[in-house]
Amino acid sequence: MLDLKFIRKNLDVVREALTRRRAKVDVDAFSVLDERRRELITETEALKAERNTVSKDVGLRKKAGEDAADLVARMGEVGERIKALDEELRLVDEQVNDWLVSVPNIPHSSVQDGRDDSDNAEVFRWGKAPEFDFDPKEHWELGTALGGLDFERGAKLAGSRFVVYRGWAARLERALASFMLDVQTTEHGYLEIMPPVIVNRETMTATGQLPKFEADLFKLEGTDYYLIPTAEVPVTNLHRDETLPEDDLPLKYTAWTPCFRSEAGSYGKDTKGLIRMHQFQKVEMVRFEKPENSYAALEEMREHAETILKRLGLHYRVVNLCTGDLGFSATKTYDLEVWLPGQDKFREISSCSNCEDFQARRGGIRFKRKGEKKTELVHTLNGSGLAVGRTLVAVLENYQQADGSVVIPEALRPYMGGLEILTPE
RNA sequence: GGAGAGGUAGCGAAGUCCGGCCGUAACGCGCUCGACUCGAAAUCGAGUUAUGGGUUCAUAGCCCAUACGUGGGUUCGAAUCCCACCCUCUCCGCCA
Repeated sequence: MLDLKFIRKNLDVVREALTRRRAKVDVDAFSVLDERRRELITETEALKAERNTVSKDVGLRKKAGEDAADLVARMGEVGERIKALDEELRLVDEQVNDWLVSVPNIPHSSVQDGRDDSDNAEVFRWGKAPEFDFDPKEHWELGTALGGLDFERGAKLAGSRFVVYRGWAARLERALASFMLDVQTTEHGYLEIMPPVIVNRETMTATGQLPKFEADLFKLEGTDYYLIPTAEVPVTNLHRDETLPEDDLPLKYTAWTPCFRSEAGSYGKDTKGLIRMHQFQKVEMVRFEKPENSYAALEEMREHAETILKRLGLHYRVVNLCTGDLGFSATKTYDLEVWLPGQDKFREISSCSNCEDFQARRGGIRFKRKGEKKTELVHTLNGSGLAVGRTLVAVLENYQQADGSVVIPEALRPYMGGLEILTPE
């Protein structure tokens, strides 16, 4: 959510930002509502001030044994008027709020204009694509042949876009998650969190999933509960409606959770394999930063995500998402795309975003500087470190051998009981 | 799920029966500043909620409004009376 006062004073900036994002929002409608809102506030507050003083007089007169019927009668009318105006204000407030929560964040100046992911800017590449003297297979072939991935039974148990991990695959998934968590907690100073993976409407609203993107979520029927699409949601909400002491910042959290996405509107995309599941696991990083530090923090967090890919020896590239591809809450996002030889392309494996104060404003996440009276909104950031299922995909495809076996990257071996290679029976 | 108790500032807690200078909210703790001290402790003094609107260059000051778990209701006036809901704690039941 953007700041009301900021929008009021910078209508052109907002209009331009929304155009860059290809977002269709009526800025003029806001001006009309905002003006009416302030008129109503001024009017009702004046009446309330009158009522407060006169009501005190009533009390004093009664105490003195005097008659106050005239004042009571007059305030009765004022009360009616206040009631009517309050009701109108409530409606206008609601409209202003509906408008505000549907407006995406303003892109950072370093984000380039563009329509969709084809306009994203490649920042750099790391490593080299492995070379094969045979035709590299896609991960579902490898994983199924090695007996680790069972898509048929996943479909039987739940439906399409669900999978069953068996044996080495289950262990490899767990190994990857442990490895990622260990790196982020012991080397990069993140505090590990295990949050609820079911949250309420308020929580989903603060991080920006609701009200606009309800269709992307799984909701538990007959309740106010939603399954989280990412740990960003519960972890960012950890400090909702809190004012943090300056010394607590920055706060750095990491969480390994299942994530649930309905994938509405992605029919026909990535129907095979692990790339696009209704349920998958992710290790997420979330940071609460002072405004002046948030962009440096974004670079640092991106590097923390990259560390995992480097240690696994996976070729990847970093892209700076263009305005049209940016998420709703983000001002700037780096995607890490890992090389998949089986698919012969780069695929997203991490997304690191700065949301500045957009989520903090929705969620009331503040901090107070030492010696200052006023509170300020923190900046929130989140990044995958990494998507675990997709990392397993990358390991399979990049470390495959001609005979269908897969070498376990060095960094994972301690987590796999020393296992060095996965071989077909 | 059943019974009971409770939700007031950063924390603890008074006020609720009997509505009215009790919300810049008693009292205690913590925190900040100052005094005392070589320094510290102790002691003494002062300060210490947030949001919205107006004014303003100002997110400085000042004025006003709102908020006593949340949402309604009664009333000239609600922390206080009435209704619904949420959460926490204790006991019981169930349970990994």
